[in-house]
Amino acid sequence: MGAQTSTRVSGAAGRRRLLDAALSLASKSRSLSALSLREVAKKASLNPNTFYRHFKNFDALGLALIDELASGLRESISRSRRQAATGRSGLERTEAVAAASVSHFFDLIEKTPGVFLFGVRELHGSSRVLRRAIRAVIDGAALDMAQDIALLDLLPGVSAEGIETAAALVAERLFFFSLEYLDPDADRRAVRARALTFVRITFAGAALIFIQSPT
Amino acid sequence: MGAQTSTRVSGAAGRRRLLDAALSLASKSRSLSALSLREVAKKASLNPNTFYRHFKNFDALGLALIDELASGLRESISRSRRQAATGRSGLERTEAVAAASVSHFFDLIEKTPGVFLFGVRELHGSSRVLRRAIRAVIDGAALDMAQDIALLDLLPGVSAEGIETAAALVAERLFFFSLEYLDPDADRRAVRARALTFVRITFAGAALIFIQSPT
DNA sequence: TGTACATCAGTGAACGCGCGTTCACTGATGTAC
DNA sequence: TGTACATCAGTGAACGCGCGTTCACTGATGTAC
Repeated sequence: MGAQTSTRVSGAAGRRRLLDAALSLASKSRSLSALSLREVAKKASLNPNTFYRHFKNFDALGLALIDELASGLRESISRSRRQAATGRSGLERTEAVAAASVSHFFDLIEKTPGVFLFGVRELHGSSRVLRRAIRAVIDGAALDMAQDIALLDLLPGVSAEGIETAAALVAERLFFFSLEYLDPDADRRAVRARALTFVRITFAGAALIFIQSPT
Repeated sequence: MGAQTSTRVSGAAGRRRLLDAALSLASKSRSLSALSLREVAKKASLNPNTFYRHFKNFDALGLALIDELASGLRESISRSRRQAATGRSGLERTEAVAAASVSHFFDLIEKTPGVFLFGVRELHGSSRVLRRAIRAVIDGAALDMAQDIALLDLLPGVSAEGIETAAALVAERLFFFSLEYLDPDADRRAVRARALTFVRITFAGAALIFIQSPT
């Protein structure tokens, strides 16, 4: 037969299917760069050729995935922080916000595991473009966190530099925890506990080292 | 002509050349799994076929590289810690050891950058075997560090759990710093400074959170 | 409301290429006697 | 010290395969008039 089996059921469904296929394959233990275009197209039940209708190349697909990672991440965590802060004060408030942030973060990971696996792998992956894009997402999350810490006065007396340093450390490291968390053999409760301990250590240490003497 | 150009100049030089070729290719922006056997053999100026004389498969080569990473890492850092400790006491000693450890670690990275790039990439790479092997190297380094901290009494009054937690956080995170450090655009002095700040924060935080009341 | 046309998302066939792996072979080195 | 033989580290040719990419084509949808 010829090429008469064209379908196009609904608008740009093929693009969505390619993204999902790539995410699904990449999160099952391989990185994006280890996938082939044909493999992704096959998983999406599309002609290899159709890939080019939606993406210029493989990196373009990766960037689209990172956009999804970013949009899921940023606003939602900030919201959970502000919720945890209301009605509490002092050290109890700081502890509550830390616990809520960490908990919410792991909830997000459980909701869309693929995108996190993909993100961590590509952060150290072979495409410079993707690495920079993911780095930007993490830096953005750190900035959000630093702003919230300042706004909610979670680290009273700590300099702006201290807050930024602590936020950057926490944002990046939490991101890495997602791989551990999603390991099939992982004890998820234990990973959550370790992550929270890490956050508490980092905040306590930053408070100790970057404390400003009150004027 | 036939196959009469056999050389074998010195014992097992081909194996060494394959390891060096793989490391060189893998550290230039790609992970090991993105390399092909033929590519590595070509770089080593060997017949693709000869690869099988030295390694069962690609993972076997990766494991050999990880062995080198491990042997370079462990003993040498511990030695530098003990040196920095002698003749000092109290907080000054802790600070000196931290500074010496971090400095020595980055010196190691400068000496054999390839093996670190390779290590960090494969830690989140696609081969489960290699991931576990690198994880073991890091855990070993953390154990060494925890033992030294206890032995040299660098975190007085802190529980064993606190020491282990801090050491694990530092070992893993320092390892990640190597990618940042080796980035062509990196300000290496700044990365060293940030790493040291991170270590100080972590130790200070662990001391604060895991302090034991003296009996 | 019709109609002509552009665009879009899909198709199958074909290309040349590099891949991992196997084969049979070779000559230098090491070893037993 | 010789000699026979095993082992080791190498060779080139060949295999079948999946790859990215290009080509010409198709039919459904959207749009201008």
